[in-house]
Amino acid sequence: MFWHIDPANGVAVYEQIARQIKYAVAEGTLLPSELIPSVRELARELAINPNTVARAYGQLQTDGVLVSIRGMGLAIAEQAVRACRDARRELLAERMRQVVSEALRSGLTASEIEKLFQQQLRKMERTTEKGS
Amino acid sequence: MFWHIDPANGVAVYEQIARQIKYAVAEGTLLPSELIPSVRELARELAINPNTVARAYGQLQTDGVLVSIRGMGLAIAEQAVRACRDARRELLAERMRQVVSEALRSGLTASEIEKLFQQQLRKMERTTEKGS
Amino acid sequence: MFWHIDPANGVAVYEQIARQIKYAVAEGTLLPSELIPSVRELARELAINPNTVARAYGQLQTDGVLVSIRGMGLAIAEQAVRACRDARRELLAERMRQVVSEALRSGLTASEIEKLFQQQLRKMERTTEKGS
Amino acid sequence: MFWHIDPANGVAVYEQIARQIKYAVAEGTLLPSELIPSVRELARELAINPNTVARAYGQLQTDGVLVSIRGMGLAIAEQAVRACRDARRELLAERMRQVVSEALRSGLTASEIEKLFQQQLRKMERTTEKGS
DNA sequence: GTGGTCTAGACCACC
DNA sequence: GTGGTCTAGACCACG
Repeated sequence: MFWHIDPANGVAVYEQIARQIKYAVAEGTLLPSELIPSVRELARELAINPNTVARAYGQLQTDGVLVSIRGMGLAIAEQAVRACRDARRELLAERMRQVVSEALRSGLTASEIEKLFQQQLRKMERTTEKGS
Repeated sequence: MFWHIDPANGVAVYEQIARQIKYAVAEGTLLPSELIPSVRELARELAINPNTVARAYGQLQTDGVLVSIRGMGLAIAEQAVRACRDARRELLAERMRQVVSEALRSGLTASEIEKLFQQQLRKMERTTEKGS
Repeated sequence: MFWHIDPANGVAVYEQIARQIKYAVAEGTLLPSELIPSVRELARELAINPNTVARAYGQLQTDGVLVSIRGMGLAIAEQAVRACRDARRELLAERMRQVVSEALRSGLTASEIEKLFQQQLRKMERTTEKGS
Repeated sequence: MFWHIDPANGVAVYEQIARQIKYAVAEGTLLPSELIPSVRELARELAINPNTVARAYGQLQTDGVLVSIRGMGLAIAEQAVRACRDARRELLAERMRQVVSEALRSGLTASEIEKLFQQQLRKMERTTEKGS
């Protein structure tokens, strides 16, 4: 596992874990019926409390992404890929709509908004290229 | 005042107040040197705790949007329009960067992101045209 | 609040709390937009850990039964009644189907199952009459 | 052996094994003094841990369903049929009481509960007729 | 070894 | 005062 957690990110740690697993499932990095790292193992690796990992895993179970196999661990659910892919796209669209809504309410025109967005996109592209 | 506060919105109430005042200044709905409602008056009108209004006004003072006029109350600062316009733009840019960051981390390409954003922009444009 | 929690019940304490609140909403004992007891208050009253109450409340939030109002507490969601009523009925039906399935697989006939169920129903009716 | 084990079922694997053997005895599929598969054999066949099978067999011995025959293995006890039939009935009755208890606590009347149960019974009857 | 639950106590932002 | 999050450590059933 190669994940990066930022505890001072604003987003809750357990939420960061859950999101990254969902993304990994959507991308195919994690495959259905595959066992994920145990609560204790991932907690050790990320140097955080096992309870926090357990909370992330718990949320993923209620979301239907993980299934518990008694005494064995947690595995990616069979129907998780579809759900994660749809959820990812819908989640992003929703957040974009929020931003657009706020921009429109603040008096910007559509073309101004689009231009501003493209600027940020170019900027982020460059930084992540360097970063990775 | 014709604002709408949603206490179950996730965004802090005092933050909602501050933003709406900033937007109003940026748009010209509120003009420089104009007096805004007193803490007690606005609190009564919005049916919220006066502390919360005071906190919003306090933040706006440190942001240079409001100035205190002794014995009169709080007024829009002279240089507030410029500041609000810039702040608005920077705030939106920041939120766009967050969305872009999340989209990139989830494995979408820049062109996919741009396309998705434009879809949402078109959608919002239509709904607000109808709405207004 | 007049609830009864049995820590040695097999069912998790947080689950017992969540269920009882759902039932109370379904019955109309708790009404929409009404504030429920705070985490700390209910924990004190039931003599359990606040975290356990918080967990129950958290689950109810993801189920859409409760909404958080910042700094004020948690309130029954507007659309909770409908959801709880449907959920209650569906949950019971599901558990009945499980029992019926097990009974059929074990070789009993439909009429034997029905007779057995009615016996238990009569028995429980009497004990709860005494109990209450 | 033609059993089906679901490790992600909620019910413990050893419990699933024990129940299925009890049902088989109650139905007459397994006859008294008949030898059952060895721990290792059944574990291999079901692709599960031998410890789990051993645990199921151990429980069945304390329940008096199985008896150990030195050098031969485990066999169905002579008096097992009677016991299994009673146990099956009592187990079902217990689960029915749980469902009834929950239904009563949720505010339904006895006649509503009975009606709901009969609906589910009819439904399950039809599906199992088709299924088998 | 695995996850699931509970307790205890801490810090934070918000009202 | 409120909920939300995190840490630390315990016990349980299960494989």
